[in-house]
Amino acid sequence: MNTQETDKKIVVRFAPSPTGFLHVGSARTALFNYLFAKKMKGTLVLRIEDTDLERSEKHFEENIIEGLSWLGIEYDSFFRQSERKELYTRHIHSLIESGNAYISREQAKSGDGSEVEVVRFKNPNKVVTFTDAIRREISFDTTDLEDFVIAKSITEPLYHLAVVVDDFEMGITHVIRGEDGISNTPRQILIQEALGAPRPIYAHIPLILGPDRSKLSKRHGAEPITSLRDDGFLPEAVINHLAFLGWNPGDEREVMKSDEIIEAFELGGIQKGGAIWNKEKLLWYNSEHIRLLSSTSRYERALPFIPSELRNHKDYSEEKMKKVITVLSEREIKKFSDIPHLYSGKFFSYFFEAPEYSKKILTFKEQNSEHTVLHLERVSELLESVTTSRFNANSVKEALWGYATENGRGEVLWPLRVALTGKEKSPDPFTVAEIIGKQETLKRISHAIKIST
RNA sequence: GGCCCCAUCGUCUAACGGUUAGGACAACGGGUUUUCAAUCCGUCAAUCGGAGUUCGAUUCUCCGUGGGGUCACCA
Repeated sequence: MNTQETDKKIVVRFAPSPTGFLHVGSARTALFNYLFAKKMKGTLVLRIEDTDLERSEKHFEENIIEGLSWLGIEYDSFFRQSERKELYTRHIHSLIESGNAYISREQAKSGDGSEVEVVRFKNPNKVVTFTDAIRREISFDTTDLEDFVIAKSITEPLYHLAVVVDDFEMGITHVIRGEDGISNTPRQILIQEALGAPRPIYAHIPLILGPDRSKLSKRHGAEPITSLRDDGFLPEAVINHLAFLGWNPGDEREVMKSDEIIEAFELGGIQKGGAIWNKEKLLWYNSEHIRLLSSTSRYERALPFIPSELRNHKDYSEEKMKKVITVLSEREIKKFSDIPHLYSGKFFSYFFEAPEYSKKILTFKEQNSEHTVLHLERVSELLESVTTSRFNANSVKEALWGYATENGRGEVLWPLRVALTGKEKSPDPFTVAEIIGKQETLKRISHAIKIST
């Protein structure tokens, strides 16, 4: 941007109405405000727009706050419009006094034939032109807006009035909101001018669309952001994906952490067209971010998803589970909710208890069972020589590699792997051996020998 | 329908007048591997259409077309 703006303190706001959950669309609006505030070292205001008490619900407000907190979107101040009624009333009065608004007695819209007094804005009927930071100049002829209603009564402000008053009072410098706010802008500018309020810089970000390019539905993406949390997604992955829906750092980076995104963020870099919500790519971001974690924090983050049945298993330990999660996250896990599913499907139960399998799958390809027994016996001997204290994947591999190479890796390693896991598809036997330990490894091998002879 | 916004592979996007139109996700194929996964390599795949401006348009202008938003005493 330019130098004029850099010495002015940036103030932005995220202003949801508590009439719905925080979903991916509103979360992204919040995110862009947050990124911009952080980047510019400004402040972010959270403003709950609950002037319509009928439609506002407390649990939606709670969900919004909860969602933001989970995502790590911190704000510097918090307001509720329902608690600022007197302020709006004061401005409604002054607009009436200045001749910019008037009380109008008319038929109630409810259609019950009753009469009400609403406050209408005296429309100057002119062309309003404003510059959008993401688009170019946008102009509207406000004549077709007529004298729109700004308050249901002197004490009951409506959206446009409340927004303009608050943006003014809070010193909002940039209004970053969804594209659906574009057509609201001329009305708000008209009110601003009547109030003598400065005009903020507008940035209307494109909407997130459903798979058919229509508005987001409950079916696709409109579910609360907290359900992504409950589904085992990492907030940093959600942030990464949301930011990249309509924005990119201008280089080849794709997987980025919050602070890197902030560092690279620019309003002007935001795309103009709407983007389709793509959970497939979120899954990819998520698995990438899981891999970025240390084994300890990966375990800590996964903890809520580990079934209590597993946690109470006699062979469960934190140390062991850390390794299991690391192995799984390098393989089939894309989100933590996969863990309970894989567990109940017995995909990795062999880490905790001896597997059951038919002796048929123990032999490699066309080999006969005598060879299998021979190899398992030799493998067992070789493993005996590895001390318990250094019984890890590397030394196990070292101990067996020469023998396996001489006698055919498949012929030696396949039966070992099946003896340990009972599965035709699994991680390599060295890793499994380390996780279950020397004693259990030898026990499983001798069991395999027993059922093969 | 009026007004407004938008338009590059299926999807997210890069290229701010000159590139064999690049990358990522997905899909597919191959290498590696005891299996599966991972990983590596590769393949498929796009500038909505038509006029202009220009030596030269993805890029600038106009007109179509398509999609979206908005038209409340909701926000």
